[in-house]
Amino acid sequence: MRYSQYLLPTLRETPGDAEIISHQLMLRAGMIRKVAAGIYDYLPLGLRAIRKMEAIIREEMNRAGAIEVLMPMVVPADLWDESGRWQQYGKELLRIKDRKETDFCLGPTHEEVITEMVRGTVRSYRQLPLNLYQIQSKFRDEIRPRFGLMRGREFIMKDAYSFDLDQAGVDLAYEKMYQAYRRIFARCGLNFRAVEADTGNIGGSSSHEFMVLAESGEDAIASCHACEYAANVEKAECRPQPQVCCDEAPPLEQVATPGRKAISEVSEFLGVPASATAKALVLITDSGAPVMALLRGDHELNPIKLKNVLGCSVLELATDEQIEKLTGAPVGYLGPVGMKIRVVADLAIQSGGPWITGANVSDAHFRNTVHGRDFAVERFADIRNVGAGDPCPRCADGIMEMWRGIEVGHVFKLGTKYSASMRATVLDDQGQERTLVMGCYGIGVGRTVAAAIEQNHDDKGVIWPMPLAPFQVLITLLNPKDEAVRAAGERLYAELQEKGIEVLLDDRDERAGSKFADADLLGMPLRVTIGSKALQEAAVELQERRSGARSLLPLAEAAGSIATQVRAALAAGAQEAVHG
RNA sequence: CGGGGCGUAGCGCAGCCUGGUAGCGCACCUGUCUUGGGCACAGGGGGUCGGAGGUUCGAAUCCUCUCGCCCCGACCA
Repeated sequence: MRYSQYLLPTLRETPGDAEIISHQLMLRAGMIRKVAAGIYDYLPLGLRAIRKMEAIIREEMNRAGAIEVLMPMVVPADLWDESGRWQQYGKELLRIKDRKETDFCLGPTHEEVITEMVRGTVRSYRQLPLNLYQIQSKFRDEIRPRFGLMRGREFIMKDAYSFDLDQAGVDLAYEKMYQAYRRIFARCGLNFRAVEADTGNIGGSSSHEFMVLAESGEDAIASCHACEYAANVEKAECRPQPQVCCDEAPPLEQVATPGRKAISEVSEFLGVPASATAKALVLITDSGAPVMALLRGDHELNPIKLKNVLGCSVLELATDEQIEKLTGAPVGYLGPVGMKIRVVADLAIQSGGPWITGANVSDAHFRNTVHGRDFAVERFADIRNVGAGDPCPRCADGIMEMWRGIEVGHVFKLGTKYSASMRATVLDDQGQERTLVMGCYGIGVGRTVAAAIEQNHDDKGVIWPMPLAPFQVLITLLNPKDEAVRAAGERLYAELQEKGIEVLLDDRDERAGSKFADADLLGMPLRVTIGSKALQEAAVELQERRSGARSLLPLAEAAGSIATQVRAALAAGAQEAVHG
């Protein structure tokens, strides 16, 4: 491609509303343009990167035995009624009507459609197993789209759905997808972790998320430094500690703590560490029932764990008014002693103590609070977030490390949630009707490209990993009006294309400085600079974007040498995928 | 949906408080010049100041209402 004839509007200045680096660089490098909140144009360069990503996904999905299909983006409400999600899904589902006033939605995910497809086409166990995937634009009317392609409302997703006769079948399908995902992200040159995840509202049993490690990541993940254990903090377990309390604790004692409400104030005032205190939070479940969660002062509540313990789907912090009405105690001095509402306490409360707790009256706390003796707990459970330095729940001496991650992929065992409600069945070898067991597997295509930029850039611009680079090579003609320069550039351009290398030829009549700045910004892995000086020696200059390393190549050998380097870089990614 | 902020040329912004000719930088067009890290000079095009009402002789500026967008909190690829 000739730059002078391409549509590649680079921006010198950073658009004001772009927060994270990948968003800024994608705008500046002319890859995307915002059309509305969370809705983007993919300009030619951005589309090329997206297509690279899609090609890798297709190869690996096909290798794993999945089959590509394409489902409609506009989905009739009837299907969503069948699964019950027309009611459940909430405002994220963009609902529309056609001219006959029939309800439709823009598909945010396609379990219903694929289940309908399969139940209408698959009758026998002999047609199984089946894994169908598509790469398609989805629409979710997110409350708060942000970060460019990282969290758009319209976004390109690869979604796959597996169908099996039984649990063993879906276990195998899941394992295949898990391995395919490892290969996909490894081939992209990404530093990622596969972590155990909460299954959330979609339901189902096992679930792993594929997280690209990045400071800007919206998810917190925990991993063991010693063993393989890694999980989203939403899910990461805390190892129960041995009981260390409290045979000899002195009796409960009320102490004055005037105006000290926050844990930090109380612990400072009483001269004890926050870990010697217990904090009480009041929450309201979806049925309107109040519950007190009791945690060590320096620990954080994990609302998802608590939801799972309580078996509810909504859990909200009570307002100050609600708290005082429900407990009769002032906010800031809450404690479990004599509490009327049910108390669920974290395991750390069970193993430790005695505790400093609120006295349920203004300006006072209790010392030496011991569970069982001074207060009752309905249930002890793991309801807190793991923290850095906590012991690993799986191995003997591991300790947990914390990371930020961008969720680029998610694999799920769905079970029969959709196949049962939508009656997707086949006959087994006994002639018995069996409900299909499903799995679903998603990859955010645009998000993965954005994540790759988060992980591969410097202060000048993008540094593309070879497998995702929109062009593998950029040739910069320093002075395109110089006949010798132009001739050499055209020759190399033609030779490289002949060898199947993707080349962008910067033939613009611009100053060298502008072209170099754009070259850094665009970030193609290999850059060839052709200027009159080196040409006098019949040489061109090759520069590697990532390292900045430069070398002179004889013009006659340049194409061969560059093509070899491109192939080596691509092969290295694939190699990584096999062993990674 | 709550809280905060912003809408002025393609992009980044000033002007608004204290009403009176709509401005700056970059980008764009023409010419001369220049060409190894965003060159110089000269000339030029482009804005119903998000929209609608109102106040006023006069509104980008003051008031009301709207729409859009961004940032901080609960969902997800």
